[in-house]
Amino acid sequence: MSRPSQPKLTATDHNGVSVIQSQAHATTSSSLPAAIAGLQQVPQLIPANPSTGGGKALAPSKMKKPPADKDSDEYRQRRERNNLAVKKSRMRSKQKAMDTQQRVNELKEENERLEAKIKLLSKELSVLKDLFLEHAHNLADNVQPPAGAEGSSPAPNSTATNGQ
Amino acid sequence: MSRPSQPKLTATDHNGVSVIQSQAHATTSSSLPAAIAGLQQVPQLIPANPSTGGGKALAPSKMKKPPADKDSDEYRQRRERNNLAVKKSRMRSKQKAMDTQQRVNELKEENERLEAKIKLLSKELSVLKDLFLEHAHNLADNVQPPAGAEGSSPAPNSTATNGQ
DNA sequence: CCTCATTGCGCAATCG
DNA sequence: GCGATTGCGCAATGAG
Repeated sequence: MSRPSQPKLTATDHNGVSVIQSQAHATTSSSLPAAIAGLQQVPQLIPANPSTGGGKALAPSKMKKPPADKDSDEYRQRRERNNLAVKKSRMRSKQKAMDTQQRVNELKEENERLEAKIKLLSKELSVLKDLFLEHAHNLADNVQPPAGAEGSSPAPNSTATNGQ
Repeated sequence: MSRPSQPKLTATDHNGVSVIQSQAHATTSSSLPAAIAGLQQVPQLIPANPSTGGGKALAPSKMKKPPADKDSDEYRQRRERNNLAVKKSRMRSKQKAMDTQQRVNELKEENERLEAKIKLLSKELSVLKDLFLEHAHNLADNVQPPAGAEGSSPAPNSTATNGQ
């Protein structure tokens, strides 16, 4: 008995009176064992009565539910409460959906921010590396610089220095 | 003028009453043997249809709709079609919600990835900068070193840092 | 005017 | 037993 939720027999019994429409469409599949014979639903047939008359022995309380009298005051009260709960639940659900959507937007923004930062850092890194290389070359070229040159003309060698 | 719908009433609004209609469509069974009483009491109030204000003129089509006979075959057909559409719409809605949720997860992952990368790059940068500083200090200290060594500043530093 | 899509709502069955 | 969820159908409304 896992969870056979919603018995696919559309006994739509909403609104005021009961609407019994046996409709279980499914677009392209609807094979139900037509062995349902004594399918009774609305007709209230409360088997013996437990405590109200004198009998005794409370059965395992496994009996069919009385078709909830729609006139009952109890019923209306329960219905109203449920309607309220449903409303609340749906409101929450929608709110959650919106929040999630907003979260997506926020994350997307953050994402862009991060990517920009990465780009910046990468560029900085690249520049520093180039500087490094350049310097190394200078050292190599001027291992023995001819004394008498403060200008120390830099090596005209500085092409292609970008890598990523 | 956004969405003036629903009459806003805590009572059973539409569908004041419903009739038992054993729609022997073509699906399940449930041949209600129940003695279907003539529970038919649909408030039929078809206004004359004098709308335009005068006494004649063509129909500005502003009159109340006939309470859609639930018995009508046309009606049932329309209802079924709508039910199908509703189902479809809701399915899509749910799917969309799930997709959005997943998008959030993906974005979160991506963000983590990006942040990690930023961390790495920052570290690399920091190392390089330190190297530079160190070198600068060496230079400063040996502004005038007794020329006689080409390795003025060894700095065998080899903090390998590679970027993926 | 019609068809399909959306949306708010109530009902009932379950779940926790 | 009770509120929260969920699937479903209905009707009003929106959009094409």
